[in-house]
Amino acid sequence: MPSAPLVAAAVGARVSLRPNLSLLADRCATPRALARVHAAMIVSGRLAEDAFAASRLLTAYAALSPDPAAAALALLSSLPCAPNSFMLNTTLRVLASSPDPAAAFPFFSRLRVTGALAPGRHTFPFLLKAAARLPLPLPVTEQLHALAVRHGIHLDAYVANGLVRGYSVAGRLRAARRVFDGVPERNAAVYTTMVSAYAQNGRHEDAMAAFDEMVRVGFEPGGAALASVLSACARSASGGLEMGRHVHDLMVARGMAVGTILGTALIDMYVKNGAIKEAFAVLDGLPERHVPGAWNALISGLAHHGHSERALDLFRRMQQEGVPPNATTLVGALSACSHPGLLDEARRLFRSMEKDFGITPGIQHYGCMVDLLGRAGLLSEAEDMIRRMSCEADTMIWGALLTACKNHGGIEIAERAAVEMLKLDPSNHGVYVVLSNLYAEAGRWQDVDKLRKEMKGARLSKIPGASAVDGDGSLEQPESPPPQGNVLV
DNA sequence: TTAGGGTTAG
Repeated sequence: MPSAPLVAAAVGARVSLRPNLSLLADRCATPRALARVHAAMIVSGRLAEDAFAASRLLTAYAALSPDPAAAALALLSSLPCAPNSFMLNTTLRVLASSPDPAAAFPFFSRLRVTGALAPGRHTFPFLLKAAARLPLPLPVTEQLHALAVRHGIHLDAYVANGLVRGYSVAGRLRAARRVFDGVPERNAAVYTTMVSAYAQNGRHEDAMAAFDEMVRVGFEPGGAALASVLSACARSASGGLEMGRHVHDLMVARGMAVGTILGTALIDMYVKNGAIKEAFAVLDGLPERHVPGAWNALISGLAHHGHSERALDLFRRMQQEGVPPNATTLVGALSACSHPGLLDEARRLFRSMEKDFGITPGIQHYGCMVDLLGRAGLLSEAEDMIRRMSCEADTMIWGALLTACKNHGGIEIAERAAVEMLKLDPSNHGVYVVLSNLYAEAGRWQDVDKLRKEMKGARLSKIPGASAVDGDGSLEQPESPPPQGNVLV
């Protein structure tokens, strides 16, 4: 907010500033410059009489402030007149993309109750964006869907786009698809969201088909659609390389700049499909080679394919070229060691992480080490490593140790790993199976029997074999998340 | 004259 001296300074500039204030607000590069324009708007009376100028000010404040949500709300409450729907919707947008998207809902409820805002087709996209960013997106998305139907705007392409996104992040692909199919006039946004909704839910062939349709009906795919479809091509069981090449050709034909994100997506697509030469060619052709992203995709992809030496060579080349490795690079390099069991090389890398690269090991780095130690039969060392980790252990890492115990017959360590796994996931009956087999192999039949009784006590032996796969092969969550109450009043 | 989409490596 403008200070008294700024207001005083603005009074002097009153006449000359008046015509261009809203344009000036757009061009301000610093909050201080903006506060000066704001002050001028106050003294000229422009803020009170011109909703357009006030709106530009709000957008400019949100863009410049380190806390856009607070800035937008502060400006709203300081206004001399009632804010218009543009400003309120803009504030909703700011809240929806803030670190606390849930704040959009009490704000919206207040506006509805007081009648300050009639929700329209610019309101729902922001509310749905906030809903999609909640830990449990489904209940609010459903409530907003119902509300949009009541307002008769659920078929608007941007509203539908928000619904598709909300259902997709909630894992409700069929609902997302139904909304998408019902949109009479689709736009590039809703196509893009559909492509990424597939890609992100493991429906790679569907993502490729949606992309194909998007291009066929004449929409220009942007970076997000391209990155999503390339990700699908990288993971698809069949036809991924062909489609990926086609996408790459399309990018070249349209003269699109291949930056880090698309370059990384292309490399990932090629290397995951075994087209290693082409993956290297993309990396070598990238203009921005000093960022680790694209290197990481290639290193990890090579490691994934069992080309450990090439992955480690590339890791060394990266350092020679002065590209700083990050945490992901080290996951790739360590997993390259993992496949052929290069324990010494991995130990050296692990030690150098903090010392040479300033990277604190995370769960995935520890995971690689535990895997390597476990496969070498160094079970105690693996257990020590898990217990001394700076980060929280998960069931994956204890599971790696348990598997190693299974292969090397370490019953006592297996028992401790099982206890830790069951603490984290009491319903994991695979733990009992592994432990039971270990006891049986050692001829400890009393322990096998005891374990069986424990399983019965925990009702683990009679878990029904429910399937989460629908008739059409789509994966859906079998149950709704717990009710969360109506956040829309 | 002001607003709406989406993304890569592990």
